[in-house]
This record gives sequence, structure tokens and C-alpha cells, in this order.
Amino acid sequence: MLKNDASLDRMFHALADASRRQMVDRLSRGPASVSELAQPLAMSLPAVVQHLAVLEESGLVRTEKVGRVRTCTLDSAAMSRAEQWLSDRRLGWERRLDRLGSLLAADPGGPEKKT
Amino acid sequence: MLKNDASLDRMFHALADASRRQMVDRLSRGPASVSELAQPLAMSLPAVVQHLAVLEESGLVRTEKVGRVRTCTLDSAAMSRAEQWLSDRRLGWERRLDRLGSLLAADPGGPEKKT
DNA sequence: CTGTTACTTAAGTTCATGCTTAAGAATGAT
DNA sequence: ATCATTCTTAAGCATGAACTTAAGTAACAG
Repeated sequence: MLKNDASLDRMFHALADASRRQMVDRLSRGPASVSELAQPLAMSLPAVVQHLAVLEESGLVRTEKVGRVRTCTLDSAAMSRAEQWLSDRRLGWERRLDRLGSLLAADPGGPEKKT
Repeated sequence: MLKNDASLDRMFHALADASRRQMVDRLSRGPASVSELAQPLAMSLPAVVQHLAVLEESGLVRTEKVGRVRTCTLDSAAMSRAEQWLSDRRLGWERRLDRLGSLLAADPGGPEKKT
């Protein structure tokens, strides 16, 4: 789980920036070149390339250079991994709430157990 | 969508740290006090409190102080919002791939359209 | 060969993050 | 009142993140 930790670090960190999320959003509608990704962003090209590097190192985005154009695509499997981490915890929590609700409904007096 | 942006910033940033994710993981199994959250972490209590503040400001965690104990709980609705952002983009991308696959299957010669 | 496009690399600045230790409440138990 | 527990606040420090400008490379067009 420790290697996975570092990977989640990078993915969530990559997503923790509005410009990078905007790039991901753009890529969700189809592949794009670096300049296409840069076009709507109010910053220099090198800055965009740095953001792109963060996304690529996180595994969320893959890129391939053909000629002088680097084309970027989304890696939906990576996104799915981040999603999964969240949903696992959320479902664990919600399952616990449901159980508690059932117990209270079945025994309004309240059970006395450990914790 | 701009206010939502700042909220996603905070949530993904909160999740981009292994210690904070460990705290979330712990909370997914039920509420906990600050010291309970701190116990498995190799850092000072004030450091844990700082992490907790990040989680709370992100909306992922809610806390309430009773007596001298602050009890922390997960906010599954907030987790769901982060999850949703990811799944929206991922599904957009996958839908696009499916469409492309169908087109190629239906017309192996390849269609010529505006991107 | 010359110039334009599309990116790359390098260097430097500014600000935020993630700790630390030390000291200060506030609550509850004796 | 005294003392321990549980958290809080403050201050400081080391590191890294997010830009910038300037200059460099590589592909392609004329």
C-alpha cells in the first residue's frame, strides 16, 4: 500500500489545481496538443508545460510526441483509481451509518456495546 | 463554477497527503477524537491538528468539541462531490472512446468529419 | 537556407506547506 | 485547590510549488 500511497499523492496533488483540472476537463472531450491546452489558460507556455508534467507524472495524462506536436490524452484507468479510493471510504462510512440506523430502529432503547 | 473550483482545490489538496488520507481512512470506520487520529501518525499533535484543519476547511471532515474532546466525522457528501468530478470527466472520455469504436466498426474505411 | 511553429530547458523569484518546539487554555478527576 | 489530560496557539524554519523571462532545439514550409 505504500507505493500506491505515493501514486495517490501525485494524482490528488495533480487535481488540486484549477488550471490542471481545466486541462483534464479539456482532455475529457478528446486529445489535444500542448498549445491547445494552453490556449484558454492565462499563463505562459512553460508554465502550462510544467502543469502538464505534473499531470503526466501522476499518470492521469499520457502524451506522445509526433513531429513537433505533443498530443495529450487522458488515462481513464488512473482517474478510476482515484475515484475508487474515495468511493471505498465513502461507502465504508455510509455502510456504517446504515448499520447504526438499523440498530436504532430495531432497539430504540439503545444497545450497549464496545465503542 | 468558480466557487466550486476553490472547493475542489481544497478537497483534492486535502487528499494529496498520505497522513491526511490515513486520517480519512480512519474516520471511514467511525468517528474519532484528535488524539485517536494522531495515534498512528509519526508526528507531533500540533502537526496533526494542522492536517485536521486542512481536512475541515475542505469540507471532507466535520468536527465538534464536547468537553475537552473534539470528535471528528467524515462528510460523505463532500467526498461524493470530488468523486463526481472525476467520474464526470472519466465517463465523458470513455463515452467518446465508445463512440469512436462504434464508428470504426461500422465504417472501417474511416469517416471524414470535423474533429 | 531562412523563417515560423511548437515545444523545451534553465534560472530565478515569490509564496505556501509541513513540520518543529514551547507555552497557553479549558475540562475533568482527586 | 491541584494535577493530568486534551487540545490550542504562536513562532520559526526548511523545502517545494507555481510562476516568470530568456534563450535553445527540432520539425516543417517556402
